[in-house]
Amino acid sequence: MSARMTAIYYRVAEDLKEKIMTGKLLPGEMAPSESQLVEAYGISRMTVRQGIGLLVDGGYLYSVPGKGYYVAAPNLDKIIIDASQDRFFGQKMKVTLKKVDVVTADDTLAAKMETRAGEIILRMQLTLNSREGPVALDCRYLPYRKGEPLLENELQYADFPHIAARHSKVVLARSQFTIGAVLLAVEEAKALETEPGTAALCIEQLLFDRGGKPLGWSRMVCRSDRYVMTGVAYPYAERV
Amino acid sequence: MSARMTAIYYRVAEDLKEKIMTGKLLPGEMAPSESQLVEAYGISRMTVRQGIGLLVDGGYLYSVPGKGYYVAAPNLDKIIIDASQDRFFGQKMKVTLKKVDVVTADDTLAAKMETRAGEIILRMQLTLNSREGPVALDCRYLPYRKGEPLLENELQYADFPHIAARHSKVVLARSQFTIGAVLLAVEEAKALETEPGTAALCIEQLLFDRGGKPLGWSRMVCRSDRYVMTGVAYPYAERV
DNA sequence: TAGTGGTCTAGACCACGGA
DNA sequence: CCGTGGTCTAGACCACTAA
Repeated sequence: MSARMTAIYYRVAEDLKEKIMTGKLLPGEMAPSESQLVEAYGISRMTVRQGIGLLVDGGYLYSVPGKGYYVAAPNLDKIIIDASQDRFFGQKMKVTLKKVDVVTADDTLAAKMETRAGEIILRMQLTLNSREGPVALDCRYLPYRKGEPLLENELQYADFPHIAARHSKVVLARSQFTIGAVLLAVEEAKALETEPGTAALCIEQLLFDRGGKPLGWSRMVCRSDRYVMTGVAYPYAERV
Repeated sequence: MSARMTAIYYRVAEDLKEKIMTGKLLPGEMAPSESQLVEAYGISRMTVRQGIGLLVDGGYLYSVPGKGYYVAAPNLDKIIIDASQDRFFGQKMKVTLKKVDVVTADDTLAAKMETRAGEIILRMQLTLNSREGPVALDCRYLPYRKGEPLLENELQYADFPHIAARHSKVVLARSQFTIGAVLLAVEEAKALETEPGTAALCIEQLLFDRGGKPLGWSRMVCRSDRYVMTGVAYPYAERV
């Protein structure tokens, strides 16, 4: 956070973190109390608290009012996948807009968008390419709004959440992903220059506004020989 | 974080968050300065800073020293997948330990574990079942340590990171996931009670210690008709 | 009762940015 | 120059926990 790492509170946090990371303080054990640290460093309590706050936020410590601070057990339960559009889940990819049209929603599409079957939906079809060739087909759906032409430029270069947010003139609140495996259909395989029946990743993304209403849906199929998703899990939020 | 939501700093944060969420403060705009909030609420600067700190940590605001606080643009780039073992990526699953044995590492396994081919590796094979039947096969590998019998009880109920950490007597630092799509092999399909050539999710997990050394590797194949991974992306870390 | 963390105050000095 | 946020102080009162 701070550019200068020379702050005293920062030093307090580093020292405590070091004790935790080297096993001098084990999960479940009590960390030094605030007053002990005030004493040890010869600084004021608020400064000590600022340092401890970094470790609490980072998941290293948790506090029990009336008792003290305890060392938290590391946990690797949350996988984080970097889905920045320009890097396409960690890899550089060239995005090409193939087609924009409108379709009438069938039952499944209507269910996803929480609208009625027969509703008019805007559809965008994109291809993602790496140097080796086509990697994925992405099909994105937005509610159709007449009199609001979308700029193809934007469609091609902005990521889906941004397009959907601008299209609906709202702020996005949440995005939900579903990741599965499918066999490529004939047309999909053709577009991806491979054989039908090849295994592919299928990544669906549903966008919601603050009211929990769906703003857009996308379905992407990826040649699994050219692309795998990667994610990491860290026990701590690195802040110190 | 705090049990009582009646703290003044908490109120400051809530009020600012409300302004951001309702569009009264737009991304890129400058938030009220600390001194303005001191004035407006009639409280001291440190209390104001505590409130603002919640929003900064939550990703609502960022500070530019010498200038002020700005409203951050919401970003949905980080997908979070809850991989708690007992819920198996969000779904309840019965885990059965099928076999524990030792194998000699072939080239690919040796590469994953960063050891030499021919090295002895401990292998655990598990099956995951839902009410509908078998869902996934999980094969886990740990470096073999003689004289350290693993308790089958633990193997069955503890999650892989915990087993690996205890086995190697270290603290885990990181876990890396690779998610792809594969076609089920004959034996896999048989164990999963389906046909060879069915599409399946393949989730690999590599565990590292603090020195970046691999501590364990697992490969799981999941019937995609019975299981899909789900993840969410939130623009903000909810703290207020 | 003594110790803990949670909240809050009213100051202070600093580095940085912009007019 | 003044306003901004970043750091730090030396107190205070509170609710809670444990002995």
